[in-house]
Amino acid sequence: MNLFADIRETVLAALAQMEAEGALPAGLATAAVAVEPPRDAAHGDMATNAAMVLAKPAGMKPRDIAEALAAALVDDPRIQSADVAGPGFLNLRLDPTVWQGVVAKALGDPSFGRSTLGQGRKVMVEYVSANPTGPLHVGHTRGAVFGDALASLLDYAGWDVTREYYINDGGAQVDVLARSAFERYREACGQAPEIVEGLYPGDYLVPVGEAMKAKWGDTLLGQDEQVWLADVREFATAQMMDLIRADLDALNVQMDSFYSEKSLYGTGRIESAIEELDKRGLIYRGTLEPPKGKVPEDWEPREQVLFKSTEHGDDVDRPVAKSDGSWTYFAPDIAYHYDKVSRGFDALIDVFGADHGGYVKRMKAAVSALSDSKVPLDIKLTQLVKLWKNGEPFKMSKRAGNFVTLRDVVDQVGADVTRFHMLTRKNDAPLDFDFDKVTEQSKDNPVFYVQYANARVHSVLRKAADAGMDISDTALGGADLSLIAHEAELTLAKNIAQWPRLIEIAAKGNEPHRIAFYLYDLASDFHALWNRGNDDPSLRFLADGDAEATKAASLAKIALIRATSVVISQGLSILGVTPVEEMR
RNA sequence: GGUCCCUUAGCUCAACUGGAUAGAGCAGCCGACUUCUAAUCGGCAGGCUGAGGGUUCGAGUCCUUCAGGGACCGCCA
Repeated sequence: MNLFADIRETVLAALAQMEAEGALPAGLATAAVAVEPPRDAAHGDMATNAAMVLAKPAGMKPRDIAEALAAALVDDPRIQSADVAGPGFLNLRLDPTVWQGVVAKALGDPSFGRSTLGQGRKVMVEYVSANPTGPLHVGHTRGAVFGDALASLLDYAGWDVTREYYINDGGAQVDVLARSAFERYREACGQAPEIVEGLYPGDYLVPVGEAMKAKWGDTLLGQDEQVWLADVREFATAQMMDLIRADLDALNVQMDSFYSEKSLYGTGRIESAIEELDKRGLIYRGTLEPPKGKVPEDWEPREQVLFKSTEHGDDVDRPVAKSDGSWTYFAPDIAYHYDKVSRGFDALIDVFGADHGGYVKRMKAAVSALSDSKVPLDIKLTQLVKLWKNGEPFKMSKRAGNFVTLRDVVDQVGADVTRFHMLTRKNDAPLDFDFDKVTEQSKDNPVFYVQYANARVHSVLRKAADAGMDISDTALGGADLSLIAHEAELTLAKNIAQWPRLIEIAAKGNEPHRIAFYLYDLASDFHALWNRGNDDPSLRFLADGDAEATKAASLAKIALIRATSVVISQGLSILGVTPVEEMR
């Protein structure tokens, strides 16, 4: 369905024909032959590097190959011209009927843009996975938006996607949560809370304390920690997960499943994952060297159980058990990823915050070892979000318990704006989030700019309907698209033709931000065409007059902009943004 | 000290994974509203892609050295 892939097939067929005729040596490797849009549109619609790639192995001059290939390609009715240029590029210009056909396809084929790239293979995207110790903050928000859009993108590209949240409910931090909640419980019971250094001070635990009082009355007061810790931990963790689920809901993020770290303990699953590594000779007892340069003051050599991650690309071996014999956080992570592999996923993706960059190599090493290098793990890091308000940086202090939450952001600017804006930077670049600018209704704001393009299309559709035109899908499907012939109109159609290709590029690189950039570009082409109608009445989408020819022209133009709207809607939906039909 | 990420126009960022003369948007200057929403558009100007070396037909992109910024670096997750 990707037009560029289609033409590439045509190029390869022509090359095969040339080989058969002896114009080229047989058996050339064609993997590097590409058909791409040229950087400069003046060069044509598509360009192929075939001649340059093949020149050396064929022992021929690139221009000679290119000219022979050009002669073969112009026989194809879709190819209007093929010109050799530069060092041996072959520039192709396609017949307008090709672009008109794209418009028809975008209107009539519900799977336009969808790709079969994934071939139904199973991929898991693990994202957010924030500790269940408090509400989600802006950093989590970026990971949530990125992971969610990536999952939708992969789904659109033909993967069988599972979205999962890993709940870190097994470590020491949930004990801290329990103790913090207990102080709020004492507070609810009329005692003065003692929120000492190291406990979570946030107000969000106040309702948890009250709920505890409702559940237990004052029976826990004065009791030893051993008595209540496990129960309170479970209760508070569940409360926090309710909070987090509600936060995700507010952002329109829907997980397929939540996976509990705690569920791995006491079941032998951590042990068996480590056992798997041991079977491969990757577990040993040893002592690590101290980190160089930086000398921790309390450092002393201790023997630990280590994973020989260096065998799978890591820089140093990593401990899976502490010197006292208990597991490190890494051990359940290994077990969890072993579980992912066991569940039959063909590919894994983890979305982490940039502060977890240090775990990338060891996690990849673990998955590589446990899947015998069969299951690729891609780890995407999302960089920091810098908040701005009134032109000044908005400071966050997690320590003091006042940090900007996901809820703060969504309540102020809305889920759609938040999501789109979070995707206007690639994941590994820092992102500025300015509360004033993201809600601005002007072309300076990409969210608005794209939404406005879609709204303008629907404005025309409403006007056309008011004028008595039939603009149903069937009517538009019957439009005479050969009337879309002006260069400015074809530019828009050509950009629509990029959509299926863009999906594949974005999906291959796990880069949903490309969709946001593309939509901005498509909206720009649309706005440009709209304004051309001011100077040139023949380019107005909805022309005055009752003549049959006038009506037919309008119908064709409306088909074009309707197709634009279809692509914008699909793109926004992948990003998780609602396409609006009116700006009011 | 080590590992990873980053450095592109005055500013914020792209560049389709190695392609042709490196592109947008802000900011600056000039221009377009009896209109399907000017909430928009057109034009001008702006560059030694942090610095050096290498790989090849061809490098912002790959390898290497260096400089600057950020994240992380056993017994927290």
